[in-house]
Amino acid sequence: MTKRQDNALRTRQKLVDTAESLLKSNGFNALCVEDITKAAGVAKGTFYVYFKHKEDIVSEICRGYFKAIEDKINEMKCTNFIEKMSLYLDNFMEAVELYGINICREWIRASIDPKTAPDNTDMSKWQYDVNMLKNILNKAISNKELKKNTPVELLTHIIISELYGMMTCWCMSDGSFEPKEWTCKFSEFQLEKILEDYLI
Amino acid sequence: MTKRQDNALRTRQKLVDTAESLLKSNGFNALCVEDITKAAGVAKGTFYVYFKHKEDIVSEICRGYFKAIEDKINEMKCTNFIEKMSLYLDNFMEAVELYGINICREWIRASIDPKTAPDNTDMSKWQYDVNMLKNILNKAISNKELKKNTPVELLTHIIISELYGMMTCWCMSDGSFEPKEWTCKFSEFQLEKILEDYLI
Amino acid sequence: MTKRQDNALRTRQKLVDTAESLLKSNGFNALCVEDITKAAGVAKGTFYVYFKHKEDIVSEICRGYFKAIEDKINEMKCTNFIEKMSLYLDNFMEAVELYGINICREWIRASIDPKTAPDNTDMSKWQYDVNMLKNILNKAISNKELKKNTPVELLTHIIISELYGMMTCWCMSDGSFEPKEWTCKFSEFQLEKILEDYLI
Amino acid sequence: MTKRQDNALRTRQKLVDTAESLLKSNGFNALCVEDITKAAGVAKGTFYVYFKHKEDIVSEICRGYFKAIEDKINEMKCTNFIEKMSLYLDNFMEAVELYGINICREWIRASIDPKTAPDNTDMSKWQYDVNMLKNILNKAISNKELKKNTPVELLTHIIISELYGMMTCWCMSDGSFEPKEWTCKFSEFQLEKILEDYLI
DNA sequence: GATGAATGAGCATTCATTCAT
DNA sequence: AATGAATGAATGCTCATTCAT
Repeated sequence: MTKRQDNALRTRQKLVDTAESLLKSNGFNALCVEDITKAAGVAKGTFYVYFKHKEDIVSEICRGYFKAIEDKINEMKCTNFIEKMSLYLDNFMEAVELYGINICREWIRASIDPKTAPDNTDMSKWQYDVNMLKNILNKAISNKELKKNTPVELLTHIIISELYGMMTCWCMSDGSFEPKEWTCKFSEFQLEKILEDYLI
Repeated sequence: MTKRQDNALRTRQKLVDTAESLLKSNGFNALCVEDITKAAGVAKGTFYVYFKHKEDIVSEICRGYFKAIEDKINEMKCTNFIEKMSLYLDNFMEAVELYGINICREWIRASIDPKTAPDNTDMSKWQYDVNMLKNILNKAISNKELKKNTPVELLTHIIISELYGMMTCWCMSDGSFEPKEWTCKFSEFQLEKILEDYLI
Repeated sequence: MTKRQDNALRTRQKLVDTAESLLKSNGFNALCVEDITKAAGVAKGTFYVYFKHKEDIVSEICRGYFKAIEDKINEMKCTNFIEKMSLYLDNFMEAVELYGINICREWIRASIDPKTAPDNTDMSKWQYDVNMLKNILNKAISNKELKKNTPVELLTHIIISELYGMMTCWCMSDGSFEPKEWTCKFSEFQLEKILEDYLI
Repeated sequence: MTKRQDNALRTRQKLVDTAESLLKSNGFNALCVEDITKAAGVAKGTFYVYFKHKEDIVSEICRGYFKAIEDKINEMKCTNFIEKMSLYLDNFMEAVELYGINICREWIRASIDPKTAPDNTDMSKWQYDVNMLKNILNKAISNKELKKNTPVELLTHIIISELYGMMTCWCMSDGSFEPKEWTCKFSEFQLEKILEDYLI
């Protein structure tokens, strides 16, 4: 990597970090290109050297957010299937809370906005999570942890909806609803019941 | 009621209906006062005779949306508690689907937007739903349908999150996710398991 | 006067009083027909029964303001010419201060606005004051209080400008400049010097 | 200065000049951003590149107006104190007349408007003029041109009020009142009388 | 790669005034 | 005389995006 490329990369990262910081502190209503570049100490035009649209940097930030969740989950080491699922849920929500309510709000807002959707050439986060969970369940079937007749689709949708619902409730509740706390309790008290018929 | 008052009421309703229709078809990104009044066949200023802010008409539309859900639920006649809860969930989501994905999106967007929240002097929809479900559960305890040690808070949050999660997933999935269908399946296959320990 | 006419007159006066009160307390930037009628407890349309334009009620209020000044001045009983002029100035400014800075501002604003000027079919307040002072000086010449060669025009303009200047300075100074105090001092220390050459 | 900066400066100046020209010809009631930019041949948004608020360009124009007056006064070369004061007044009013009645009106309007006042973080024009005149008088005392017991405050307020009063009368008189002419006459016939007791 | 001047579509809101009842 | 629903012109300001340098 040349020094020039290196500098460019650093400028780009500075923009992402600055935008993320602004998003965390001020929320999505107050995010504008001018503020990002000013705070990053570069010119307005520089933003468009790295991002075609303003939404792109938001996507990137949210991708970091997904990534953090994924990393958390990939770190998991466990044997028991229930324990694994439980860790999945808890870690997922821990990562969500870590990023803060403003980024979670922005993520939901962008995800439900039909205008921004077409830009996401990648699979949507929702689709991605659905697939990931399906894989986990299917693998568990292969591993003889779950019965063959396990309703994978149904369980996937129920669990993903529970997770996304916790996030939505958090964002709507002005922060008073504790998503991590309730997700943990869900894992602890309900997950086994939901899965018990299908466990081997 | 005089004829004038009657006319005024009709003008107002025309605005609400027009706005709702525009919201249903075009989504919230394309909703502007100009379009509403033009489509309603009145002058722009007339809008502000009836609504102080643009958001106010959206609130009103969403209130209609809540109301439709509530009405559905109040219509319910049933004996068995599981059946009652099941109907609650199914009716809730049926009403949601009836209104369409765009209004659901607008409702979520407005609900998670911290800027619009302060205007809602009334309890938030989320809080309202939480309370309603708590009451249903508490009444069931009084009626000896549920045990005294039923974890009301936990069950409330799990069920409400599941509902809100279904809506969020719908809005994110570009319509491919069928909220009613999955809610019904949740009622059918999982609700009993979640509640079984507490049923008398 | 019939009871109906009497009621009408009272409604009209209520509007004037309310508008004056709003003008005094909030200043001219915040004066709108809606507020006036609401505060007066009548319908918006009622305003236009009595006033063709919004400016008309302002004119009426300012006329009251002039009237108060004029009344003050007409009350004056004195012998000596210097004393008379002195009282004229002091009473003028006392009446101005009594009405408050907001009405003084509105009066200046309306008087210098070329848009509102054409409506004043009557002579302008400025012209009126100039004429009144000219009359006082001319009468003093007739009464042998002032010499025949007194430069009436010049003295009139200097004195009126001093008065109007005091008002303008008051309105510009955010209230810190005391117009009555300085007018009194002007009367006391300078008026005699200005007139001394022409006194008999 | 690079060519780009130079161009920018020229664009900015074009806006100021255009706005001033519109103000001079049409008066302040007809000044809107749209007209300014259209007449200047730039886009509406360009206005906001250089001025945060519409009032800002008006302030700038008025500042030019002050500056012209100040420059005039600073040019003065004279020996005698009376002559100096006389020149001050005459030059002041000459500069005022040069700018035209519409700008004088706008300046008074903006100066008495309590809404625009807070934005002026600088001292107000009135305060500035008061201080300038006080300095002139105090210097004259130091220079033994005026007696030590000269009532500086009083003389300052009387003279400034006379000047501002002349302007106000001009703006009210629909142009028939000649401020320069009367100011000259005031200088010629009255200034000496007002000051005579304090001259050395 | 970086700049920052220029763009211009987009939009909510205000409010004096009218007029049918 | 009184009402109040309806009007619609008027306007400041935002901000993502472009492009010549």
